[in-house]
Amino acid sequence: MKPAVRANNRNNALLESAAELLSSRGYQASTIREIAKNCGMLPGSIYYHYPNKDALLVAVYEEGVRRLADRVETALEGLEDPWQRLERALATHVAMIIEPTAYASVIIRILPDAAPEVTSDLIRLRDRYEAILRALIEALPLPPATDQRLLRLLLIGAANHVPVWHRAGGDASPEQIARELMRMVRGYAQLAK
Amino acid sequence: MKPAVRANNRNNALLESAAELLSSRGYQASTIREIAKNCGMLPGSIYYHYPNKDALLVAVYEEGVRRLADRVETALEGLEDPWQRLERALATHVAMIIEPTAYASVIIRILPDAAPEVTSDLIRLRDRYEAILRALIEALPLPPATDQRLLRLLLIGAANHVPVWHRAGGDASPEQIARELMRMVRGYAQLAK
DNA sequence: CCATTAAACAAACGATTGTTAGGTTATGGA
DNA sequence: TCCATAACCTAACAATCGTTTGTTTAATGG
Repeated sequence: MKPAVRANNRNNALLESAAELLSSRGYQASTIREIAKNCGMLPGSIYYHYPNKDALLVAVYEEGVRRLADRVETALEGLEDPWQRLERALATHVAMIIEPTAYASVIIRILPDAAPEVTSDLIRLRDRYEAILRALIEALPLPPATDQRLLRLLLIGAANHVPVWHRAGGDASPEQIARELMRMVRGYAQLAK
Repeated sequence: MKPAVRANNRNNALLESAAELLSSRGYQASTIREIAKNCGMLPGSIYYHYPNKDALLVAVYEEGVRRLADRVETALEGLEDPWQRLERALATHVAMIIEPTAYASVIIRILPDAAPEVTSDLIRLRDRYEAILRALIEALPLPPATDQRLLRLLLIGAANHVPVWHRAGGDASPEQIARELMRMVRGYAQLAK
């Protein structure tokens, strides 16, 4: 047997470093050199782990979706009421994307068209996560006439915009924000009757 | 008297070219060379009109805010009902930011921290426009307990996210989107009592 | 019609970009 | 203990970036 992965492999530190810079500066502004320096590597070393910068972005995206989905689904365990489930999911979602160094922020901040070569991969990953939110909304007892797609997209837009205005410290908590979002949804449901 | 501005001045074409590229590709991905080529100039010529790339971005931002504010205020003329006024404003806002080559898209797409040297200028310009929306929300007969700031920010988030998912053609119209947004606001108001 | 100069062109500058090729180290199975 | 190789370093490459400098064109007030 040959050693597949060694103990001192720093691929994880590399991913973390990339996520940190990508989430705070975007794709183009995050240089390979800075990502390397940020985790104590040299620029060339990155290319042992990933064939190019695009692939590194995809890897971060992938890990981000995995963590987002994991934490949301864990947070939903034991909850039955569809309203409570959506609220809890939104609170978890918001909590993750306002952490400055989070993988999740990368998915929110970096649009798929930032790296044209892998746009379709990024869209696919994004959709995989949004499917969770779609299922949560579908589970709500909404009037049949409701445009669920529009509701979902507006909700995601409102939630994903939080990192732009949210100030760490005295600002509204993820739970508060989720509650206000749910007020909108409930009100929406009432009026759509 | 000396000639201040000549008839064949192409500063306007330059701004238009910059707005087009900035709105569709972002700040870093829009190069001086492409902006120049897009309006039939040479790269160096841009520096006669603006001292650097940052200043060009600020100029586009400025023009974008001016056009957004103008069209929204024109659309509101004659409308008295605060609910109708907000809905009309949102419809106009959405209509402008889904035009692919619009100045308005630049303000939505390019975050102020994209150009660190002029971040405060961009924030100032953005705030100048958002003050209009704030006034429209303040004019609503909402329950006193309403967190107007949060409502405004969630609303802006939902609206500004539209260009990300909106497909030209068969998708929802700006008027439809504005109506759905207003449903949320009205529902929100009811439940906040 | 002339002199001024706004507005552009032409051509390069140094810096930075993503990337690569070849050499070095040290880990872990045998 | 040994050695294949995972994991990284070193040093450079060509391409592209924003920007500058000097020159040319043509519009305009007098």
